[in-house]
Formats: sequence, structure tokens, C-alpha cells
Amino acid sequence: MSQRTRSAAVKWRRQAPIFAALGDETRLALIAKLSQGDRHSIADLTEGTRLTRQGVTKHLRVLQKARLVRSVKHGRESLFELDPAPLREVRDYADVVSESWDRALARLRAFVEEDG
Amino acid sequence: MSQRTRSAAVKWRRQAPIFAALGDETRLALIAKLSQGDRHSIADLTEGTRLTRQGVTKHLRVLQKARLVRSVKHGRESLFELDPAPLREVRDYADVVSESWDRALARLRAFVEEDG
DNA sequence: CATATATGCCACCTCCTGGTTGCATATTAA
DNA sequence: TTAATATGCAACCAGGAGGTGGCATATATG
Repeated sequence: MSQRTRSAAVKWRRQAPIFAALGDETRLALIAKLSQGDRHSIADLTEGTRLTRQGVTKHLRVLQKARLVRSVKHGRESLFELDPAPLREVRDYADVVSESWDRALARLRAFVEEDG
Repeated sequence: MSQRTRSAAVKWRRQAPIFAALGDETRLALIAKLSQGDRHSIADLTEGTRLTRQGVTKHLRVLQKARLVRSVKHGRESLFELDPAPLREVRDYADVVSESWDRALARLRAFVEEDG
């Protein structure tokens, strides 16, 4: 993917809710477990945390609203799985901004050298 | 940078405060302005927003605590500049997690094909 | 059917966040 | 020195976030 394409693809204002959803250790832990590839029920995801099932459920709803996870009902349990698309957007955003800064710095350096 | 090196470099729990700091449109706007490479005073960064100077200052403190920006006092004004390091960590984290999911999916696909 | 399991929904609580105003302090300019 | 500019600091406020418990509902299981 070219730099220009990435730049155009990343609408930075839309990233805010995704970042907000990722800004919690509990939710990062859930994502870490889900990134292994298996689907997990809520009861399953609650194990290992010190929260109640309702607490974990709230976190999952936050992740779901940011489209970082999907849930599929399977019998009496609802299974959650990761959606990697928003994470790729996040990666591209961070890449574009940090590289933009790097290029700005390079321009500055060139200007100083030319001036001095 | 190899995949293994990135994986080891990213301590996902440490990413939470960075993501939290990025999870606000106002702060993303500040980062967008600062990513152009120039230093900006608080009064300067306040222009264009609908917030008061103190409101913007609070946002800058949040970004500073997450080490996303630095401030240097210059006379009576304090100039803020971007620190791209945390953004690179974010990029690597997002890259590792999404690719981990991709690999998990590839394994699953291989298993299904082998089984069927 | 009766019971156990998995979840959904709601009320409630506390603390943090985002935002404001007011005032104090430091620095530049006339 | 006096005035204007740029910032720092503290109090205050409304609303949302994170967490809990209680109870209802749906689905397996014996």
C-alpha cells in the first residue's frame, strides 16, 4: 500500500472512538485473548479477570460498538471474535502521523543546512 | 524490523494509557497540527478550536502524560512538539495483533482443509 | 417437567473526564 | 514603571465510564 493511499484512507477523526475503546487494560486483555483466533463466550472471557460477568459484558459492548469485535449467538451462549479491520486502520493512522513527523523533521533539517 | 522483534517490543498493557490519550477528537486534532513539524504555543493551538485556552491546556497535559508531546519553555510561552515514539509503539501493537489474528485464521483454515 | 447454565436488562453507586470561570504569576513591550 | 500577553493553578460542575447486584429470560440437561 502506497503512502498516499494510506493517507487518503485514514480519516483521523473516525479513529477517536476506536482509540477510546482500546484505552483500557481490561479490554486490551480481552483483545489479546481473542487475537489467538478462537471464539469465546462471555463466561469464558470472564475467567482470569477479577471482574463480574456483567462488568466484562460492558467492556465487550464497548469493543463491539467500536467494531473491534463481533458476536455470534450459538445456542444459549454468544460467542465473540476479533475483527482486525479497525486495528489495521489504527496501524495505518499511527504510521502516517509518525512518518509525517519524520518527513517534517527531514525538511527542517534540510532547511537548516541550506541556511547555515 | 522482524516480526519477532516487534512482538517482543510491544508490552500491550503499557499501550492502554496511550490509546486512552488518543481517544479524543480534540487531542487528535492537536496531534494533526503538531505532526506538521512546527512547535506551537498553547494560544496558537487554541486557535481553531471552540474551547477555552484552559480546556486546550488540559488536553495537552493528557497528551504530555502519555509522552505523545513534549513542552519546552521559551520565554513566557511554552512550546509543544510531537514525540513520535509512542505512535510507533501503537503502530507496532496494532500490526502485531492484527497479524496474529491473520495467522490464527490461516492455521484454522489449514486445520479444516486437513480435516475435511 | 425441573434444574442448571448463559446471558440480557435495569438500577444504582463512585470516580474520572471534559469543560468552564476566576485569579495569580511571569515575561515582554512601551 | 505600567500595561499587555501567555501561562499556571484551583475550584467547580455535569455527564459518562467502570463496576456492582438483582432479577428475568432463554437454552441445555436429567
